[in-house]
Order: sequence, then structure tokens, then C-alpha cells
Amino acid sequence: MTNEHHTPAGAALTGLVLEIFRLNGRLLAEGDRLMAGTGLTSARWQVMGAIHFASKPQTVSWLARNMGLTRQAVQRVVNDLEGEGLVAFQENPAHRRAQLVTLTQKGQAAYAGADQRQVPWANDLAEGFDAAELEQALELLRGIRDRLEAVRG
Amino acid sequence: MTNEHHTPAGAALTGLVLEIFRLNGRLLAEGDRLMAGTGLTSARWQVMGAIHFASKPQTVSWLARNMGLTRQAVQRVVNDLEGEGLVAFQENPAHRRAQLVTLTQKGQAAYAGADQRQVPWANDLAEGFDAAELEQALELLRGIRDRLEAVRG
DNA sequence: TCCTAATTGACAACATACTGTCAATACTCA
DNA sequence: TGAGTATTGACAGTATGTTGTCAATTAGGA
Repeated sequence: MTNEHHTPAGAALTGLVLEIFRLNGRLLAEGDRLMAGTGLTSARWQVMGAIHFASKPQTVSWLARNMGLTRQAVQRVVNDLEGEGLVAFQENPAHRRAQLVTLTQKGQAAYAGADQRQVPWANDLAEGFDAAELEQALELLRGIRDRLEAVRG
Repeated sequence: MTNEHHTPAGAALTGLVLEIFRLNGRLLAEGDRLMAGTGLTSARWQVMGAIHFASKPQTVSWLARNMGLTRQAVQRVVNDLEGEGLVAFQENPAHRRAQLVTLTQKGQAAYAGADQRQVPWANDLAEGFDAAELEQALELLRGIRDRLEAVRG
């Protein structure tokens, strides 16, 4: 596997990787545009989503692992959100330092408002695409990520 | 299209978007790890790749459009690369301010070295995946990006 | 119990990308 | 030709993510 040329799959994967970089940028820009005026951004929406979808209040470290980001990145966003009253910290009986993060009422309202924008946006953008094909692509990307994470943490 | 719930395709697309965010982070980290010791990073490798694959020397603005980034982001990276002697500016007969960017010999060597690492990495990661399936996913992502760019610049 | 290792939050430094603004330059068309 | 528009690079400010380091805390094994 140390040839100097890409295999067909290697070439396709490289193209896919470059497309992911481009699409990522586009999607972040689109998300920021979509959330303009709500006080939220793509990054904040994602963090609040992770809090929202957790079955119970979780620590920053847990959220970071769940999102595939570093503790520090999530911590900074969470601290910002806390400063704006969108999330709050709860005492964690299991760990004195690692507090649990929850959405405040204001945070829940903001997240619901964001969702009201995201749902029609996603439905519109998905119009014309085949759901099964989207699912298939999602599975493929998951497989790639699993493989990346299997090699090294 | 302003329902309060996702359509099947809308839900699949939303999952795909979140997976793209995660995979993007993973891939950037992997790229930085892969290039460790070469003096390059994922971002620099991408910019140098855009210069390398252009049929002729291009301006920073052209490169930015080609990569789906802002002028300013690419400009900063290019300036850094120029500071390290990896790229050089050429006079542009067609535009006094907008100079053309080229890889120096040192830059070409660095890019070739990076490629020697990227090729086996991509081939290894692609092992076990179907090239046609990877191509199909790539086409789908391109379609989504086209649609995003069609709506607004 | 006690030593060691892993986890966690805090802090600092940095890389990468964004927006906004400005002046210089190029382009278009009346 | 000349006025208005678009593009471009430069600069500043900000958001988001990284790595590295440190101390506090927790967990696990001898």
C-alpha cells in the first residue's frame, strides 16, 4: 500500500475528502446565515443540540466526545452560552469538578426557534434528493469515520 | 415546505450534514497528523494543491473561489507560505494589484513530499470501500453543494 | 490504604476561517 | 471619455477549533 499512485478507491476517497472540506465550509456559512438574528450560530446550535438530545444532563467532556470535538472547544462555547443564560451548570454528584450542563428555559426556547428554521431549510434542500440515497451516503461517511477512529482514538 | 417536522429526505439530509461536520473535524486532525514534521498542515496542503492543479498561475481570489473559501482566508495562508519560501508572487500583466501565485522549487518539493504521504494514506483508508460507491457519494455531495451555491453565490 | 493512571476544567498560545471596511485597480456602458 | 460598478489586496476584529500544560479530582490495583 505504498505505491506512488492512488488506487481507484483511493482517488475517489481523496476527491470525497476534498468535497467534504468544501461542503463543510458552505454548510457552516449557510447555518450562520440561517440562524442570523437568533443569537445562535452553527457551532452553538450544534452544542445545544447535543445537550438537547442527551437523555440526561451530561458533562462538557461527554458532549465533546459525542460531537467529535475537543473538550476545550466545547468548553469555550458552553461557557459563552452560560454567560448568555442559554445553558446552566448543575452540581454533579458523581464528580465534584465536572458539572452537568443543561439548557435553561431561555436556551430551550432559542433551540426550538432555531429548529423552526432548520426543519424547512433541510426539507427544502433535500427536495429532489432520494432519501435512501442520502441514507446510503450517510452510512458510507459513518463507515469512513469509524475507520479513522478505529486506527487512533 | 414549512411543516414543523422533517420529511424523510429532510431528516436524512440533516443527519448527513451533522456527519459531515464530524468527519470534517476528524479529517483535518488526521491530515495535520499525517503532515506532521513536513512543515505543512491540512490547510496549507489544500492551498498548495489548488495552486499545483491550476493549469496556470492564478490570483489569490481565483484560488479562493476554486476552494470555496474567502479571499481573506486564502490570502493569509498564501502570505504565510510566501514568508516560508514555499510560494512566490509573479507580476500579473492583466492586473497590477492581483499578483499570480506559484509554487517555488521548495514548495514543489514540499508538496511532492506531502503527496508521498497522502497517497498511501488514502489508499489504505479506501481499502474495503467500493470505488463506485465512493464516487456516488461524491456526486451526491457535489449535488448538495451545487444546490447551496445556486441559491446564493 | 496508598500509589499511579486517567479524567476533567482552566488557562495560554496558536491556526484557520469568517465579516466588515477601505483604497486601488479594472471593467462596463452610456 | 468618463461615471458608476465590481474586483482585489490589506487591515482589523471576531468565532471556532487545535495543542500543550497544569492542578484538582476520580478510579483502580498492589
